[in-house]
Amino acid sequence: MKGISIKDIAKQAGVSPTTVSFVLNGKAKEKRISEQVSKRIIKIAERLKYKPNQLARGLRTGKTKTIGLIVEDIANNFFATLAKVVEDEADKHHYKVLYGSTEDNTDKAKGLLEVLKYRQVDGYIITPTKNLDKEIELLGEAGKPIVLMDRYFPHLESHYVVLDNFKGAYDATTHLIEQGYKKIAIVTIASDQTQMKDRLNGFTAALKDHKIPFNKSLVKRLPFDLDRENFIQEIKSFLLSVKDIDAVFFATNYLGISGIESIRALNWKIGKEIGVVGFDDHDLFRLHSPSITCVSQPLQAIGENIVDILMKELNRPGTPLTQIVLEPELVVRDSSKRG
Amino acid sequence: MKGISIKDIAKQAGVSPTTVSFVLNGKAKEKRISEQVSKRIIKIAERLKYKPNQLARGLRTGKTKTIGLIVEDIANNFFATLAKVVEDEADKHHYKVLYGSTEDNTDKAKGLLEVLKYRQVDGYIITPTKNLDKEIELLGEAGKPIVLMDRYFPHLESHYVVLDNFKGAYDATTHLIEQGYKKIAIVTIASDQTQMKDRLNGFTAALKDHKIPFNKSLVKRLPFDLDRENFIQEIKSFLLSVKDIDAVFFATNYLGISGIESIRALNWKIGKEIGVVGFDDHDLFRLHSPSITCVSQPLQAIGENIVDILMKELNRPGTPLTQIVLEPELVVRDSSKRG
DNA sequence: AGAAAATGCTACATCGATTTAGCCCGGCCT
DNA sequence: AGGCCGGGCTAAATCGATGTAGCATTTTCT
Repeated sequence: MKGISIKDIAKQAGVSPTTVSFVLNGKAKEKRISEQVSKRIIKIAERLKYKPNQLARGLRTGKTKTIGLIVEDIANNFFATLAKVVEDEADKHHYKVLYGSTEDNTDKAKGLLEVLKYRQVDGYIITPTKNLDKEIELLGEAGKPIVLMDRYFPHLESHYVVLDNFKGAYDATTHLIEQGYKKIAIVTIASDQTQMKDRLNGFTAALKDHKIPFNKSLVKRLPFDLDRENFIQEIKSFLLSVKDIDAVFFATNYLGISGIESIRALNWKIGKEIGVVGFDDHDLFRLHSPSITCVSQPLQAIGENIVDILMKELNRPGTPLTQIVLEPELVVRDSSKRG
Repeated sequence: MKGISIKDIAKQAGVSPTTVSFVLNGKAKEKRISEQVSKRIIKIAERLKYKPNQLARGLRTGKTKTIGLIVEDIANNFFATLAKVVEDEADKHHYKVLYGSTEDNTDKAKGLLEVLKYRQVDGYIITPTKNLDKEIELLGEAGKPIVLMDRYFPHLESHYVVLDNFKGAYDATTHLIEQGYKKIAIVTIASDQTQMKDRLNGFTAALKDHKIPFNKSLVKRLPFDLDRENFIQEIKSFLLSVKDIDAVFFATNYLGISGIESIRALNWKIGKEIGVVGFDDHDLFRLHSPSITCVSQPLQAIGENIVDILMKELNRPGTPLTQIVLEPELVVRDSSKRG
């Protein structure tokens, strides 16, 4: 029932707990413990399969070897896949991950931060919600390593790893234009956060650069917290409301999925009658008929960079600000081909 | 930087830490602390936004209010969605979740159990791998609450929440038979674990009950750890190897996805030329053309039951064995219609 | 030889919360 | 007056690991 403690080893080895601690923490040399005693202790520790109690250690050292991962929704393919990469990378450094989903709700996010804080996680990976900047700043000032992901606060000096969302949207839109689509709409989430703003800006910039007239009836901004039925309903009526629409860019993966359902409900031919580009790759996009063109994020690289930065910061706090913007890849498929 | 401790409150209130602890743990009455002092302490605690240090508390009480969630692969839609339900349900009881993916690898699973153990999680939700029974039994004997999910060990007395996999496969197969398919194959994972055995048994039982000849060339068992390319390759050659095959049942969601890709690579018409049923619902199955019939698991109910059992066990250990087998739902779509 | 330095190890305080055992004071009883 | 009781609170031990300060003992140096 009870685990093996450092005392048990000390007793068996006939030395003090201090000595055991020194040896097991590799400070034998430094603390001038004899080879003999060292070896004896190590042998006993192995025999008893000693594992330090992380709570006790954490209490004493203030390090829990745990990182907090705050995502928008762990059930979303994008975040789940990232969570896997984070888990794997963190594991390499012997860190475990406590996760939580915000549902893009600031209060939930604040609650998560609070819980993670009094659970003494060593570092944070945060997909911030609106208005979370104050809390994050405070946390940073308290000396906690933090890496933001997916989005960031422009006015806040913090590490982050994000996609070049502007480029993603710009490339997607340009691609649609080059494929001959004339009246291109965007369906996005009503949010002032960077990732959404950049995607919208990329979209409008592409139109502008190609001298395509723009007006705001081409933009549909939906609240995050609709359920699928409502997304579909809203998207359907939006698509119907734009005269001569012939292409649409969905700015998130779940919008893309609902978007496809909507278009199919309208019985429009994807590709021919309406070009479609989604965001984030997904099995569905790859295997849909027609397959769906999308802006794909380099998930593995994102996760690796995040953990890498966090580990650097954990090991020597105060490393220079690292703000990584990764390149999206436009995966061209059939949904953006007229032919 | 440092948090507020019980001592800070004690100092401000002019009482001992003991008193503060009693009050904040609701033992004021029991420990005969006066109303006056109680109120003062509570007020100060609120003002200082006191949050108990979970490490210290955990060290003393042995309770960390953390549960370990071991899944096969957190990036897999099924497990990710379940992780979300578990997160939400656990949160209601003020528990946090540490997760880990086994990749269906026993050594990884053992490693996870070990890590979670010396991190002193209070309870475990485990998707076991092969040969993990010994470890689980030991853990159980050590008095740790455990709920198995998705699969279990028949010879091991443990709580579990699983699907009626036999029925799922039986219904799926029967459905294919009733739709007029004659030569039905199954693609499954080479595994002796209950969930896979039951699915295979359900499949063969359905054939038998409907007097459909069976031989083992209809069964393809693939190793879990192939990558997608290899799954597709293997499935393609299997499908080609079965003479007159006209339907196939894929026993897991990822097999279904790879299966669809395989069939499309062969250019067979799903539904008409080859009936298809998958396991676990997925956006892809819903929106594929043709849409894919599948055996759907009640994810919300599974997650709720798991956490419910775990909480009961945490609150009063030794509750009677709870073994829940939930009903699957056959979601009939176009991939199993000849017409 | 005697002092200084090096060697090898340990006592004890500490992290923050919990919990057991029990102190002190006032009132009541006989 | 002495004993008992109960109300109101606290000292101190505890959980397990860490790390500082320091105690013996031996070796080295002059």
